[in-house]
Amino acid sequence: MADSTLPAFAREALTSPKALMKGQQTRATILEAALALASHMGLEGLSIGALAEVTQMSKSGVFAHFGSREELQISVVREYHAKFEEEVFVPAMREPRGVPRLRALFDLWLRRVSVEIDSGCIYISGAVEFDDRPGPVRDALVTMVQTWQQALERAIHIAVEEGHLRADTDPAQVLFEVHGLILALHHDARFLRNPGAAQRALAAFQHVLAHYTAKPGELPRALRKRRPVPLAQDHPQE
Amino acid sequence: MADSTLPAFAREALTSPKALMKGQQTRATILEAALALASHMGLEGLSIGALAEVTQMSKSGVFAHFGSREELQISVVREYHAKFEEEVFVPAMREPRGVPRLRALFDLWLRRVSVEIDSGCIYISGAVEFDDRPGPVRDALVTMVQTWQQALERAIHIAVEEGHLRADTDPAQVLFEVHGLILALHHDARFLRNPGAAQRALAAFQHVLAHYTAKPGELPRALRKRRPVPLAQDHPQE
DNA sequence: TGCAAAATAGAACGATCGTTCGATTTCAAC
DNA sequence: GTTGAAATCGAACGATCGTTCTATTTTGCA
Repeated sequence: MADSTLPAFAREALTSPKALMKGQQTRATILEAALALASHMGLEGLSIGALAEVTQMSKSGVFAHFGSREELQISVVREYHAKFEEEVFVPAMREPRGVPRLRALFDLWLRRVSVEIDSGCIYISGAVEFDDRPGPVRDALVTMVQTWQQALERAIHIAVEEGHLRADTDPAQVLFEVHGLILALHHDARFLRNPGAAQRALAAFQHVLAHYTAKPGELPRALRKRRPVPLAQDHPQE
Repeated sequence: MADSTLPAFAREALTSPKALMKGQQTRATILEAALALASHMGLEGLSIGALAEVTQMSKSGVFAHFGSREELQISVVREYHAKFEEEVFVPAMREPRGVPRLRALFDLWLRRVSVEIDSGCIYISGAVEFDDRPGPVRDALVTMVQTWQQALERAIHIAVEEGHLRADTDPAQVLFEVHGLILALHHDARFLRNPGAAQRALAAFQHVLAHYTAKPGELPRALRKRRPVPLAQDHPQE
């Protein structure tokens, strides 16, 4: 009752007596379309008019679900984050601690950034779009990227604890180098349309692991356990 | 005389009897402002109205110098390319062939991307903005990025020829890895405002060089010759 | 100094943007 | 089926965008 002054978009998670089924459903539809659109045009290129066209709704109909364009952008970021977590983080956490899990994280991440067709990485495009643009969208973006990076850094730290990587390894430094590989992959695959980018990223990942591996001369078991990753000759675009 | 049908912007380089001094001068002023503006807002955020405000001119006055927004964007890309070549490529080419030159290229590149205040890298932001947007702006961007990457790859190839890097080194692979470091630097410094990014990039560059160095056990002379690079504790933004 | 050309200004255009508001349709519970 | 709320529409708003057109000013050379 006290919530009746709130706009619809703010009540989504509440257990209101009257179920908000239809609204939630179309909201999800819109969000899905928005995610696809933002992946192509960027978060700044996301327009309510185009979104209305795609979803066959009126502009005001779309608008009502979010209350503002900014809130729509934030919702898209959150939606991307949820999908990313579900498709990259969760499956990788089922792998054994240490380098195997780290490799799984990288493989799934790589796949998400380069191989999947529709969805360019909103973390990457958003970082460039909002590096000079303060506001709640940027804040949301930073928070989610940091969350993901912290998860990765934790996985690297575990790999050190497990003895898979040298004891003096700085997880943040490894994170930096591995992140760079994903960024280079995104750049070469999506922008330059270079078909060999994914293989280069995988090879480079091997090099990074090798550099931080305990005995430089011989490869420890963790590094040999190369799961067969059927990365069909990558077709970066289209 | 046959050129009199061309708009002003197309005649710039011609040796017309009447000198176009004033026009060229203001055009340069506009371009400078456009470069600064595009560095902050991106090439897509570049608006003629804002440009007119900054340069204290009328919109149509600004417009007349380029004929279209697209042509303005391309001019900005070209201008950035010229500045980049002048500030990164040319000085580095004065260094001795091989790893010293390669290191100079990386150092200057790093400085341009992270330390300099106003100017975010248009190559990087443009790559993200135009990876899904065909057209002449994207074409110009791709051409210039490829030109720069080819120059870098050539420098790497020379380092192999000089025996500074292992004979079986794939220059394109090294390029990929080094490029990733710059992208990670740009991301961490500009977006995450992480103050340690430049040092991480430098350390990672060392790791890449070490990986491709002839004798893994001992460092060859080329790697020890570390020029004093006074990279004042980096302040990524502002 | 005068003259033609170049450079710039000013106003207006159609389009698109995010947003607001009131009317209307659709829905879910009684 | 009725009813009240939720969902959606349609039209309009002010703002900004790139662009066009016509004056007006400024410039460079005779």
